[in-house]
Formats: sequence, C-alpha cells, structure tokens
Amino acid sequence: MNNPTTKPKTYAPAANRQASGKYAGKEASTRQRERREKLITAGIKLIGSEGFAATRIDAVCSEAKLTKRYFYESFTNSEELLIEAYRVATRELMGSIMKAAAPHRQDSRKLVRAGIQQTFTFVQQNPDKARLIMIEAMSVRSQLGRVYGKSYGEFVDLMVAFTKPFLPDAGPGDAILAVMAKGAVGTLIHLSQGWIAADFKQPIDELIDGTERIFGGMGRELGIPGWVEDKS
Amino acid sequence: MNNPTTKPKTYAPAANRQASGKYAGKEASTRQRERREKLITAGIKLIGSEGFAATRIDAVCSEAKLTKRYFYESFTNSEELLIEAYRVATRELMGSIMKAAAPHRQDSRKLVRAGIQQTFTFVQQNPDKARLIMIEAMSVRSQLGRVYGKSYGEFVDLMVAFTKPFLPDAGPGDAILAVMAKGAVGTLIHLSQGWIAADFKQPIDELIDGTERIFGGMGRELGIPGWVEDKS
DNA sequence: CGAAACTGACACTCTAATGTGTCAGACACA
DNA sequence: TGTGTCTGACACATTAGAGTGTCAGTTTCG
Repeated sequence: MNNPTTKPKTYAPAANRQASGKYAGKEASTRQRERREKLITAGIKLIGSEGFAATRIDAVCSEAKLTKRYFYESFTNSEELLIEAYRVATRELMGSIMKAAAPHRQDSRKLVRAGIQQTFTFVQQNPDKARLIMIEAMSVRSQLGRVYGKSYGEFVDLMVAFTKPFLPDAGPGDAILAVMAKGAVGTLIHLSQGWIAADFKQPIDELIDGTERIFGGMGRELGIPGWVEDKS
Repeated sequence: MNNPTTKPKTYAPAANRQASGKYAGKEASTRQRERREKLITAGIKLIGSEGFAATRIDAVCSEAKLTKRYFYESFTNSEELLIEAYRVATRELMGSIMKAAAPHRQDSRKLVRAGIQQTFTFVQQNPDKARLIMIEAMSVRSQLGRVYGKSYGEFVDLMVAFTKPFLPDAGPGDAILAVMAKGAVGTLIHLSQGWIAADFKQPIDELIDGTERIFGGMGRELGIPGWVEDKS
C-alpha cells in the first residue's frame, strides 16, 4: 500500500491515464472520441426507449459494445451522459428543422408549414431522440435543467427571429411575442408527446394540418400579411 | 418456523391484517383512510418539489409522520403512490378550472380568459401539484402512462365540449378540432412548465395575455363569433 | 522479438434503499 | 384493571447498481 516501490504500476485503469499512442491504426484521441460517440448513440437509444430512470450504465456499455471502463473514461456518471445525449439529439432536431425551413425564408406560410412538417417527420423517424428531447430531459433536475432551459430558449429565439421579418410595424410587445412563441413550441412538443405515446396512430397529416391552423391563427392575430386576408 | 403452535402470533404487521376496532375515537377504516390521505399529501409535496426519482419512501413517511408500515398498508410501492398523487392533483386542477369557467358558459371570450387565468393561478398557488401533474407524471412509464393519457384525454374532451357550442355550422372536422384542442392544452402546460422552471419570474398577466391571444387566434381560425370581428 | 501501452472481461467493494419483522408501550373495552 | 388490538420506532435481511481494481491477451513500435 504505502510502499513506494509498488507505486509505479505497469498500468492503471483508463480513467487515471491518458492514452497517447496509436492502436488499430488510429490516434489515441480519435479512438477515445469514437468510443464516446458510441456511448452517446447507445445512450440516446436506451434513454429514449426505456427511459432515463430505467437506463443502467452496464446496459449502455453493452449496447455500445464497450466496458464500463470506457464509460467512466468519458463520463463521470449517467447524468452526464444524459446531458450529452440531449445536446446531440437537440442539435440534430434543430438542424433538420432549419434545413427544411431555410428555402422558404420569403414566404411565411411555406416557412411555417415546412417547419411543422419537419418537426413531426423527425419525431416519427427518430422516436428515441424525440422521446429523449421532449420527455426524459425535462424531468431531470440539477445541471440538465439549465441545459434544457438554454436549448429551449434558443428554439424560442429561433422562432421569434423567423417571425419578426414578417411582423407589421405595430406588432405586439416583445414579452407577448415571446410568450406566443413559447406557446407555439409548447404546441409542437405536446402534440409530439401525445403522438409518441399513442404509437403514431394518428396520421401525420392531421397533426400538420391542425398545427398549421393554430399557427395560422397566431399569424393572423399578429397581423402577418400572408395570413390575414387569405383563408384556407 | 414450521411448528404449527408458533403460527397464531399475537399480532402480525399491519399489512397482513385488517384493523377492525376503534382507536382514538375513530373507526378502523376511517383511520386507514386518513393515513392514506396523509401519505398522498406528503407524496404530492415531495414528488412535486424533489421529483419522483429523488423521492424516497422513508421521506414520504416521515413527511406524513407515519412509519413505513403504513405506507405498505396503502400502497405496494412508490409508483402506486405517484399514480394516486397524480389523480388527486389532477382532479383538483380540473375542478378549479371548471369552477372558474362555469359562470361564463355563454360568453366565449370570458370563458376562455377565466380558464386561462385559473390555470396559471393554480400553478402559482400549487407549484408542487403543478410540477407533479405537468412534469413528473409524464416521464414515468408503466401504468401511469395510461392514467396520464386518460386524464389528458379528459381534459382535451372538456375543452372540445366547451368549444363546440360556439362553433359555426361549417366547423372543421373533429380530428382537426381535437388536434387544435391538444395544442391548446400543450400551450398551457408548456407555458406553465417554463414558468415554474423560471421560478415564476414572469408576471402572470403577460402569460395570460399571450395565451389569450393564441387562443384568440384559434378562435378566429375556427370562426367563433366572439373572436372574428372583435379586435383587441 | 521484446517492451510498453492499449483493450476487454470480470471480480470486487460499497452504498443506498426497499421491503419485512420484532417489540414495547398506548388505547379501548369489558 | 386486565386482556387484546393498535401504533410507532427501529433493527434486519436482501438486492441492485455504481464505481474501482486486476489480469491476461493483443497491438504497436523500436
């Protein structure tokens, strides 16, 4: 124990040491990053399908085909993994929405429809990620609370930014606008939650149409040109 | 152990036995019900403030000033308590909204405003219950999933029922209407969540006004008389 | 080819919480 | 006043999972 000669062990567990050579043709840092990504992918899958509370570190490791040793190389506990998984999934969702909406920057109606459509499409195609983002993340306290709040705020800001160019001069105050944007996000999230819970039974078009009408009402309420005179 | 003479123990733990006498002036069934209610109250408080995952049965018992023995008298595990706590809290929220809205059955604008106002007021006055209903409950799987879905469906139905009398003949299909109602509920829940998370910093009136405008837009979109011509 | 570093399997300890059981004292009722 | 039921405190066994340590086998590189 306290005998100095025993100290220089041949090797210590990975956590205490940084790898620094090549292996399997890859640099140490590359290998580590790849392991980390595998763990995050596994985490998204398990947390999204089983729920965070039911997700065991052992299970994540075997899903990722790695051992615990590598889990603790990248994360100190399961919550840290949750935070990262949430970040990754959120970024992906947001990116896909922006990509879908970008071509319609000039036309508010098309912009909105594309955004709505992509949201539900993403949810349908990535139920694990959707569940992680919209359900699991929000119930976990501590640090994720802040991360969640931040992401959510970014999404609301994004929406406000998309909306502002279309607003007439006599628009509502920023506070009201923010509340309305939050409400809109709430609508999307909530409908997604219900949809997931009901195993996607409802046709996606019904969801899109209904949401479009809600947003349409908001657009009218705000006096946005494309929505005021027109009527479906 | 297997000696028959030792079997008739003088008394077994409460769980194995039904009390049948008076005590402290109350009938056995009364006492039991009171204990159960105390546990539910304690459960609402703890789950709502600390979160379900962090709520220990021991803590619930000491909050209720009872011992574990009585916990297992009424519930088989903590999830059963969660379900009951959720039921109680939901019933209370719904009741308070209906009570606030009832006087305005004839006037759609007032009806909506009263409902919105009461929702946020309830959340502000009962943050634990609100958190339990809107955040904790939804992330728990298994049986609560169904209970949650049922309550939520009831709330949506309630909203549709309130709305229908005001709809013009050429209203939207029921499916779209249901989606819109779900979206409306989503708005309320989501804004409440954000409000709770931000420690009620935002003035309640901003929330009410913003929500009213969202609902107003929906009302117009649906062609409900009170909302069409009028403009704030 | 041999040393050094990396990897995977897995055994192990530790902790925290569940659920059960026991007992001594309080209360009701005859 | 005494017998039997009820109550609260608390001790206990059990379990599951987190996090750590060890070792044998593999790859790289000099």
